[in-house]
Amino acid sequence: MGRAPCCDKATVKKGPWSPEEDAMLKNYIEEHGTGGNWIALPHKIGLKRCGKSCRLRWLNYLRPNIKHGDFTPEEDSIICSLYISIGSRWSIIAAQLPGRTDNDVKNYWNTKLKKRLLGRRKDRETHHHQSATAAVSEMSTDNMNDGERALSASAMERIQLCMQLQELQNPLGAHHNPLVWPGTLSSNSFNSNSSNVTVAEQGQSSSMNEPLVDAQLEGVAMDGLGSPSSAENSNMISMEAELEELLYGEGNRGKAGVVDGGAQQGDVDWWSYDQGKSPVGSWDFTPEANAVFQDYTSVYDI
DNA sequence: AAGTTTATCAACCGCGTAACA
DNA sequence: ATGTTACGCGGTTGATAAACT
Repeated sequence: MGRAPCCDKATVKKGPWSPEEDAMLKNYIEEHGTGGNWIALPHKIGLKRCGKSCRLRWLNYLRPNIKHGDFTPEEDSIICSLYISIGSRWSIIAAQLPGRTDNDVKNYWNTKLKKRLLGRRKDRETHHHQSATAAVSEMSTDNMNDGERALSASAMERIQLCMQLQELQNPLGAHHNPLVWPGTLSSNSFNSNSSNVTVAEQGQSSSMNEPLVDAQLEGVAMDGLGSPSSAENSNMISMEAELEELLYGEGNRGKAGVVDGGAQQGDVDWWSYDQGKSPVGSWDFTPEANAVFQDYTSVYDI
């Protein structure tokens, strides 16, 4: 027994929207609003569409101030840092990018950003730290039961990206040190506070960043484990540069740095500490992060 | 020029959950 | 407290375009 369908599949039209349908939906919503009931909406308008389809079309395409294509380097950076920090919470990530939809961000990550990051990682891998990654891939297939194999791709990607960044930070040490999951060591070199993103406070937010979203981000903010040392802060700056390099390649450092108004990327501070509040220097140990960490420890038997 | 592969993105599907009766 | 309904989300699919052979 599956769940009851939300609409009558036989009478509902599927596939691409025609300009006429777009116009009908747009005009109606602009005039009357959604009425708080997407299921009833298509009937009111006379559209042979599922309510969910109408909602999606409105949110992803017809809604005012939607931006399509051409993600900026700043947006790339925000997506990467948030993805590494909170995973595939696309709606939360998109909320930090005015005019972007979760679908857009998700597609962009899956088709471009992920490849750019992981692709460059491949290029840069050298045998002196291949053992670590080889161990990961070996463990990820051979000694896993189905449940373990089901370790989310998201978690795996985050692990890979963490490793990549750690290796960049400390290419020689990576081989000798056990894989350092953020938060497992107090003197962790990867003390990203990226989930404590303060984009909204940095003037990059918009009306899209409703309190709910801020609250959600608050929810994934880490508990503080003390102030970062100046060395840690310089690590943050270095990390920021490394990610930039991953995204844009060597020789293109700083491409992401200039934002509107001439501010520098550092001002956005997306990798860094929230300077307006008491700084914290830990990885996010939220339930989500803990879940990923537990996946990680169960698979890799730390 | 034709066929094949790869990349992109809009749209769909189903699940979890909040809201409500 | 329980059941039902609708919403919102993330994963996936499918159509189309672009690139390649």
